[in-house]
Amino acid sequence: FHPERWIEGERPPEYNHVTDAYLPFGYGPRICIGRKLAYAEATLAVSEICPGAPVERKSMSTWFFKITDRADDLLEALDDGRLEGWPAHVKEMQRNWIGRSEGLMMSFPLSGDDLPQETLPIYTTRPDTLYGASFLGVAPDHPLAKHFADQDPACAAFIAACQAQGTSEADIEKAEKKGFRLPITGRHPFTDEELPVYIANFILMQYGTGAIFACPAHDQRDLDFARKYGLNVIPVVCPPDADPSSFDVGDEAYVGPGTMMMSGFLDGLPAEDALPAAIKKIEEMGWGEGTTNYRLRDWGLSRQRYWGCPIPVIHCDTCGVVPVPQDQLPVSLPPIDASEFKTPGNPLDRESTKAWREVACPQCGDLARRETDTMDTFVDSSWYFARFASQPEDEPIEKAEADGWMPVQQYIGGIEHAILHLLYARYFTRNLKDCGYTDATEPFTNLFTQGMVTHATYKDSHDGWVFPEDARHIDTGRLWDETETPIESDLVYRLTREARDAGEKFFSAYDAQVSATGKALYRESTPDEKAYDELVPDEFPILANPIEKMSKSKKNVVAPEAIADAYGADAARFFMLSDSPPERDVEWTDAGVEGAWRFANRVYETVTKGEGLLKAGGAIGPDLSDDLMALRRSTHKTIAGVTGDIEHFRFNKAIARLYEFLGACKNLSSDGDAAPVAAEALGALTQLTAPFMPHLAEECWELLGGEGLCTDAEWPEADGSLLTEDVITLPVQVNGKRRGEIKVAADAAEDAVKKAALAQDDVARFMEGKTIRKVIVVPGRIVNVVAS
RNA sequence: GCGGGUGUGGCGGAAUUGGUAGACGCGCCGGAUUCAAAAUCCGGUUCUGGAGACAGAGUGUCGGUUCGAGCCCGACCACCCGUACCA
Repeated sequence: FHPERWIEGERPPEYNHVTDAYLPFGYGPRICIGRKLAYAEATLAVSEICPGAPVERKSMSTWFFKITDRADDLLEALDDGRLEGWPAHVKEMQRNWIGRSEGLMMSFPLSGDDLPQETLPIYTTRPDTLYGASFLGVAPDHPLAKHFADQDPACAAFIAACQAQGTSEADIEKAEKKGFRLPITGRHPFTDEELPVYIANFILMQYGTGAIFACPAHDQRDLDFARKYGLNVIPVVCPPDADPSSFDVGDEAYVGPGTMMMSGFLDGLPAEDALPAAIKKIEEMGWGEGTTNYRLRDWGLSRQRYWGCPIPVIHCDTCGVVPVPQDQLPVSLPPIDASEFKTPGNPLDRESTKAWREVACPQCGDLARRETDTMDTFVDSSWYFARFASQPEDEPIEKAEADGWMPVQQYIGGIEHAILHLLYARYFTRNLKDCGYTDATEPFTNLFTQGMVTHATYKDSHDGWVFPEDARHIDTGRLWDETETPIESDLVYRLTREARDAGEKFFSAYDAQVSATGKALYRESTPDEKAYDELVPDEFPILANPIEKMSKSKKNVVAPEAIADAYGADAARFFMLSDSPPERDVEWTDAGVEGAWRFANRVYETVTKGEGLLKAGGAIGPDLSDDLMALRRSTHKTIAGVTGDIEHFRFNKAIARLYEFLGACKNLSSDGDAAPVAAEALGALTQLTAPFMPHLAEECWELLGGEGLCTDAEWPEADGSLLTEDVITLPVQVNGKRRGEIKVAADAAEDAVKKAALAQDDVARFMEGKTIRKVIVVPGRIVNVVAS
C-alpha cells in the first residue's frame, strides 16, 4: 500500500465500517491496479450484464462476476486434493455455500384466460415424486404473480403482505404458510390432471426458477400448505418397513427412502432409481431436462458509493458499454468535498462530479458517461496477493515473477472469511490464470484460521456496558433475590468508587425487586450462611456477561498503548500466544499478561547470571558432571521441542516448554566447566524466546555478549545424541493399572525389563496370590503384567 | 431442520496419536521475607477416604473392541459455529 497515494481528508462517518474493516483511509480510489489487469477486470465485467437486474438503479447496469460458471471447479477442487492444506470445516462451509444439487428443470403447460406465458418452468430435485403432485406454486415476486396482481387488487394485496413480512427473521421462524389461488391451472405431464396454481409465501424467487411443483406427502412445507388449503396429499414413496396399502403421512412429510407406489410407470422401483427414470421420461416427452442447480449466486460487484475502485467502463449512447483504454488506466476518482458525504447516495452521480463523469467515448468520440458505480472491496482482496508477488504496482503482473511466489504457501485469516473472501479469491485466481497472469488455480495452498481475542463484558442493571477495569471482583459474593433464589448471574462485581468518581456510567439503584427492601443485594461467604450484607451505599453491583469478541461498543477492548506501558508489548504478545492454541479464541485477562510479565523478568534475571558468557566462548568439556549433562539434555530437548512446536503453530506448547526450561536454568552456575554449558543454555533460552518476546531477547542477547542481533543469529540446532537418556523410567502396570515404576537402561533387553518389573516391590505386592498370564513390554514406553 | 465442530481439574489448556491423564500458565491454599503491606521466592493444589504411607474413583452419558482407551467402534446427551422456507 502506498501511503503517498492516500487522499487527505476527514473520514466520512457513514463509511466507518468499510474503512475499519478493510482499508486504510482513502485506499479505494487509487487501488494499485496494474493497467493490464484492470483492463481484464473491465472485460470480465462488461461481458456479463445480469438480465434480471433491478431497473430502479441510477447507473446503467449492475455488474456481476459469473462465479457460477466456475461453480463446478470450485467445488471439485475441495475434494480432489488441491486443497489438502485447508481445514475440513472451511471446505465444508464452501461446499454448502456452493450448494450443488442435481434435479430436473421442466415446464408445465398452463391453461386459463389472459396468460402472460404458455408454460410454467419449475425446478425440482424430486422428480420421482411427480405423481404425488397436487399443486404448482410461484414466488410472490414471480412474473406470473405480478401479472395477475396488475388485474386483481386482492392478489396485489397478498403479494404486498408477503413482501412486508418477508425479511424479518423472527417472522420467518414462525411464518405460516400462506397462498393465493391464481385463476389458472397447469397440466400434469403423466396424468394430464389440471393442477391449481398458487402464489406461496415460502417460495424464493432467487432459487431455481422461483416456481415449484408441490408434493405434500414428501415435503414438509408443501404438506403444511396443503393441509391449510385442503389440497390432496398423495403418498408415492412407501417406507421400507410400512405397508403400501395403508401407508399415509400424518402431519409429517416422509422424506426417506422407499418404494414407489401410485406412480404409474414408476411403481415398484426404489425411489433412487425412480428419480433418473422420471427425468428420462420427461426428457423423452420434451417437457424438460435434467440439470444441475446451484445455491451459489453470481457475485454482484458494483456498489453505489464513492469509496471504492471505479469500474473502468464508459457508457456511450452509440457504442454501448466501452472499456476504458489501457493507457488511461487506472481511473482515478474525482476529489470531492467532505461535505458531499453528508447526503445519502453516491457523490459520483451528482452535479459536483459531472466534469469527471462526462468524457469522450473512446470509440466514436461522442460525449459519453463514466460508470459511477465502484467495486465491492472484495474485488481488491481477491487478488492482492498476486499484486504483491509482482511489482511495481502500476505495471501489469509479470507471469514469471508472480509464479515465483504463487500460490501463497501459508495463508492466515479469521474464520469469518471462510466463505466470501476465500471463495472469491479462489474464483479470481482462476480468472487470472485464464488471462495469463499466473499458472496457479488455487491461491492458497495451506490455510490456517486463527481465533479471535475475547474479553469479559460487564453490564449494569440498566443494561449499560461497563469497562472491565472498572469492575471489582467480589469472588465470594452471589446475587440473590428476596426469596433467596440466586439471580441469574454469576459472581457479583462492583463498580469501583474511583471509576464512578471519574464519571463512569453507573446506576443509582439496583433492580427494584431487590432494592425495594434496601438490603440483601448480595451476601458474602458460603451459600449456607444466612448472613446477608447490606450494600455499601456508594458501590454498585454489576453483572458479568458472556465473554465476547472485543468490541468498542461493548467496552471490552483493551488499549494496546496502556498494555505496552504497563507490561510491554512483549508480555502482551507472549500471553496471547501462550494461553490458547491459535485456532481458538483467546480470552484476554490481566492476570494472564501479568504471568507473561513475570516470565519476562525471570528470564532477564536468569540471563544476568551469564553476563558476557557468549562473548567469552569456550568449548564444552568432555567429562561433565551429571547435573551439567542434565542441563545440556534439557537445553537440547527444549530446542528440538520448541522448534517443532513453532513449525506446527503450537505456540502455546512451545511457551510451556520455555517455562519448563527456565525452571531448569534457575540454579545454573557459570563457573569453570559450567560456563560453556551455561552459555549454551542461556543462549538457547534467549533465542527460543525471541520469536515470542523479540525486545527482551535482544536485551538478553546483548547481555550475554552475543554477536550482532539475536534475530540475525542462526537458529539453534538440537544435538540428537542429547535427546535420549541412557537410563529411563518405565511405568509398570498390573492388569492395566499403574502400580510402580522401574529404572532400566534405555537399550535393556526385553527379558531384563520383565525381570526388573516383576521384582519391583509395589508390583510384586499386587501380584500376590496371582498367576502371571502374560507380560507386555512396549520398549521405552510401558510394562503391563497380566495376572489373575 | 441441515452441515461442521467441541466436550479433560475452580479456569485456559497438555497428553509423544492406543501406553504414567491433568504438562505449562492462571487462580487458590500454606510457608519464607517484611514493623506491616505490595512485590519476590519456596512448597502444595483432579475428587473421595486417611494424620500418613496408601487405597478407591475419574476425561459429557451408556455400551463395545483391547493386555491397556481421553484417543478406536456403536448409540445417546449437551454446548458452540455456520446456514436456511434452497423445492
